[in-house]
Amino acid sequence: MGRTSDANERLMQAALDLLWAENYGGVTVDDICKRADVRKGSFYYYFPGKAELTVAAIELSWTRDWKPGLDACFSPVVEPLARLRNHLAAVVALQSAMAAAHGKVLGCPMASVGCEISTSEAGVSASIRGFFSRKRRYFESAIRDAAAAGEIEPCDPAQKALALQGLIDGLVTHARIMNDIALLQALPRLGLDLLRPRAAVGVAADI
Amino acid sequence: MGRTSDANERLMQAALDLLWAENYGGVTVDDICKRADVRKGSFYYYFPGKAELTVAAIELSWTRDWKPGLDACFSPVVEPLARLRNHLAAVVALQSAMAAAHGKVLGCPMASVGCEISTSEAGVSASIRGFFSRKRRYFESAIRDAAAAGEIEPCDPAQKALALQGLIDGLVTHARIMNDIALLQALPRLGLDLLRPRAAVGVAADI
DNA sequence: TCGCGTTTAGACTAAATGGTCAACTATCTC
DNA sequence: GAGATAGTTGACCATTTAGTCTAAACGCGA
Repeated sequence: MGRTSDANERLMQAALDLLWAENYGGVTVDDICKRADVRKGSFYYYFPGKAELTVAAIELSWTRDWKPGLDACFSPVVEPLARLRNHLAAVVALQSAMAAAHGKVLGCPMASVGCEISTSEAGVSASIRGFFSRKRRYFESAIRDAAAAGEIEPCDPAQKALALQGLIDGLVTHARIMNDIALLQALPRLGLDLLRPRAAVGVAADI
Repeated sequence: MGRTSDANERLMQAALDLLWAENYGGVTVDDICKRADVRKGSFYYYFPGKAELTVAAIELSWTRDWKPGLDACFSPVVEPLARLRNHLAAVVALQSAMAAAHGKVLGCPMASVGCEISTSEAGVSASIRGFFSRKRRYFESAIRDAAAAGEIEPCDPAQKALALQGLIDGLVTHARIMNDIALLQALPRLGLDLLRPRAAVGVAADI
């Protein structure tokens, strides 16, 4: 039944790449087409418009890029605080690598784009909201486990997860704004510190 | 000599208003002109372009809106931790008021716009970087004073100020992304908690 | 190898947008 | 009141952009 193509995937990947480096409004359909080496007719064959492509690209990024890594990092096999420590280290490592590759700090495209279009593009916004809700569950679960194991002081896991997510995305966003990767240097310590680990379990050893 | 006008101020205010509610890329010169009730010719009489207007508007906002409030809030007359507590409360109050007025959480335009254009508009970016650098000094100073007064545990004030700014802007940005003002409810407590206040000085009383 | 559904090419349109310009107007100073 | 000066206007141009459409090309299954 007819010919096959991966043009739609190339388009999604191109959109993701450009959204990392630029911003939603600044990326045009032509830009995406050019990067994906796809002509405009094909673009509109696959997607009704930029917003729908973006939603599809976000979902792809979640299932292909984010979820597997998070599942591995937050495996219940790992000690609760170590899960968070590993994740924080991974965030810093990824940002450092992207900064090295692009010559500037890129931050998190979900946060950047989400912040940019939250008051306009409803569809994209909903998709990004889903992304953050899902991601926060990993934090919440690990924090609950850590509290149960006595690794941190008792707390409201949902609130702590929110605070941790705010701290992480906040610092990452600031690093992008200030274009200074050094701002992330202290992220692992600050993140764990926020959880008030007991004794010398987590933090002191890092210094 | 010649006629007088406040069109340039109207333009700056219009830009600020629109940047709160929308985003940099989504606001056109025509939008700004329409809101300011100024014709395009006048726009280009005062400013070379949108970027320069934005820089001017940011500086205006700093000196007119932000600095006086911060100076008052962070007056050395006030106890160190109380300065921060008051500021956190003010942030939540402002966001709540704006959300009530606009029907959606708007977040911080400096953070939103800064994040959006950090990789493209160099001039605007530099202005926003200056904004955040100046604002962070208030935090740093208050934290240093708090540590000296024994109100919080000893720490590196610069690092703590960075973490606090990340937490605040991170949560505010998340509230915008999720369009949920309730996310800010816990901000004052989380912010103070981050500073590890001694005894029941600051936090416990708030619960 | 042939037919048919799938995919692609790229020219085209309409609208939006940034930016220019010369003529015009108001107001201040003398 | 007469310039001179500061500010305003709206038409106009060039470019970019989203989106459409038709004909052609491709490649899978039979």
